[in-house]
Amino acid sequence: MKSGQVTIKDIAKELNISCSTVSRALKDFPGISPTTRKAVVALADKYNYRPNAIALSLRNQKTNIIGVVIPETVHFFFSTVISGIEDEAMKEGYNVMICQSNERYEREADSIDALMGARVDGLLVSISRETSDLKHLEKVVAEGTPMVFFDRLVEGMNASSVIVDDYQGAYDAVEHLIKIGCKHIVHLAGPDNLIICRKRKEGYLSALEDYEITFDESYIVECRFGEELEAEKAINDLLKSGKTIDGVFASNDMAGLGAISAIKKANIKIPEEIAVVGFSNWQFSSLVNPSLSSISQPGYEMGREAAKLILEEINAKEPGKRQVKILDTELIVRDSSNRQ
Amino acid sequence: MKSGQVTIKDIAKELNISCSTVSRALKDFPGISPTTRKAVVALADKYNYRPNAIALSLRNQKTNIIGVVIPETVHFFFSTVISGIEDEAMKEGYNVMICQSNERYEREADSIDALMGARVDGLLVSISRETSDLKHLEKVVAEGTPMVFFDRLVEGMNASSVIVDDYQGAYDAVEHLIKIGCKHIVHLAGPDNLIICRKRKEGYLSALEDYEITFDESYIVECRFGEELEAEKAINDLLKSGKTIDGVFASNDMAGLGAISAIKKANIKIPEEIAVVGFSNWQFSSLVNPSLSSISQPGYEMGREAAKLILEEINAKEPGKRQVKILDTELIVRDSSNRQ
DNA sequence: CTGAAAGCGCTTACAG
DNA sequence: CTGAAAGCGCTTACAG
Repeated sequence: MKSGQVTIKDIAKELNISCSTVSRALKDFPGISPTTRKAVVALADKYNYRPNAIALSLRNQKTNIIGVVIPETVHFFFSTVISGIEDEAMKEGYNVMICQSNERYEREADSIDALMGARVDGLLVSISRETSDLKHLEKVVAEGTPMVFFDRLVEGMNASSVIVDDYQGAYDAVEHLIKIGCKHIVHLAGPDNLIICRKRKEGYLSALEDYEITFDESYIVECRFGEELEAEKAINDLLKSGKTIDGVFASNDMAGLGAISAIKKANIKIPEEIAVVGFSNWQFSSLVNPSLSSISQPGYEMGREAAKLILEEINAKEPGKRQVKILDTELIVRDSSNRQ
Repeated sequence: MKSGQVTIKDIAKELNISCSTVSRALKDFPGISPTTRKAVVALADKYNYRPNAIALSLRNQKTNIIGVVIPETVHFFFSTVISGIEDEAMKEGYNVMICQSNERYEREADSIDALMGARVDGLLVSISRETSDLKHLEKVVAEGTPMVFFDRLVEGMNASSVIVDDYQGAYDAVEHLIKIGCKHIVHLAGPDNLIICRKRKEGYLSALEDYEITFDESYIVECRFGEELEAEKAINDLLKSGKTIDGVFASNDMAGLGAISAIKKANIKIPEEIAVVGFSNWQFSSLVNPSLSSISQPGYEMGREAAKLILEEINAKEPGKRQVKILDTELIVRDSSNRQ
């Protein structure tokens, strides 16, 4: 016997009454004699009775579980999102089942299958950097399970999402660089299949255009997310190529750190000669040397909002319309771009 | 209809056969006619049939879910542990349900209740810094649900655990400080109800004793985990008190950073005048200024080992004996204690 | 006020 | 080779 937990049947047997009565006594159902109720409650307490959530799920066709598919739990940003999701879910009586895709398409698809098999009431998804085929997600929608994207959404899918204003954040970052005098700004871009990265690139381009800075194709270099060594190499190569660089806008903080590292090794001064701004305001960007300017993203809030949206959809009688919740970013200027 | 997912019944109806037959066809049960099997499999594919894990759980009295209770998901160390748990669990066909206690006793107890109600097959627990009453954990053991502690274990409980050698790690850190010339070493300790903190303190005391350094009670200051401001204040107060300090051993990296901050603000040189060593080797301790020496803890490995242990217990026919798996730490010397 | 029955989705021992 | 029945733990419409 794996589970020593007591059931309604056990209580009924010991009290010589029916399961129906026990069930009703336990939930303050109207017509139950006080004597019976008391006896049942006392025994339930004594044996530490807990309703079997599995049985309830099967009967109610509702698991009270939210499934989460996330690229990696170890990224600071994502861990804050998880924290927000968990807090909100627990508050509303839901449990959270988490699968990390480790940035692999196949594992993402497997995770979604596992979560669907577990009959989660809703799915919160942030796609992997590899994901471009959307079949696995379309199946979810087709089968009628509510799904909400956060941060890394996909386009053309009938689902709500919570994102930050990546375009505006990137624009703010580049405008800031321009205003402190940068004219040759490199953009360390992320993978093009992620919308957040395309938006950030657009923000970069718009800012250049608005300030009439000529655009040089070779100033955009794509690096994978979370691979600061790629960023370091990219900047290193550009520096060696003899190109003039006086600013770097990295589409994530890790890439920004890679850039800083390359620039320091080349004995170039930050921010005097090259200024650097990252994206995401990683927890300790303020502690590195030089501290990294960044576009701050509200991860915890994103998690809570995503959870709220999915709970709304789960509890809606009829499929409401899709919402896109856009959270504001904030430019945090630190030493890496502080020239005054 | 919340879940549009197809059931065995649906397939049976469409094919005009019984549920039993569909069930058997789906799992390559011996005596099933190839024709039937093919028809069933084809339809299952077409409708994207997934076994209902809830129904299976109820029938098998086994959910294939591992419950995890963790102080906070946003700590780098814990997020690596989660990653390890998740990877190992997924590999073995298990899902992971995570609850964070946010370092609160009550929320920890609620989480365990929720997980027990969900009938998880086993529980992986790292207690909150507030936890000293163990009733909620004893219930788990009494009810026969396997439980394994990781990192923050409790004593006197019939459960396996995975920890690092906190005593030895602390000893190594302090010995290192002594060997580079420190004679007045402050210990920023953690809460005493956490065994890891008591062990670290013991390691500190043993090293002092072995090297015949006189011990001064006021050099041990307790700070809560994750509260670097407390650590900063503690060091600040000590410096102001006029006490001689030439070394700091912090029982976690955040406290170490707080110490660095206080020392820098007092214009005292690190590591020349005061050397600092932390504990846990936080992801980017190498990037702060000065980079922080630390005792490295293998979080990902801890997660995998904990998951392996719990799976072992879940699959054991009879209750095996309790194991304690101790992982090695490693001293990483960086600028904050590099006096060469 | 209480109980027997049916059903959520699945599996499997028992018949045929 | 296939089906009817029972059961996992719970709830609730239906009787009494």
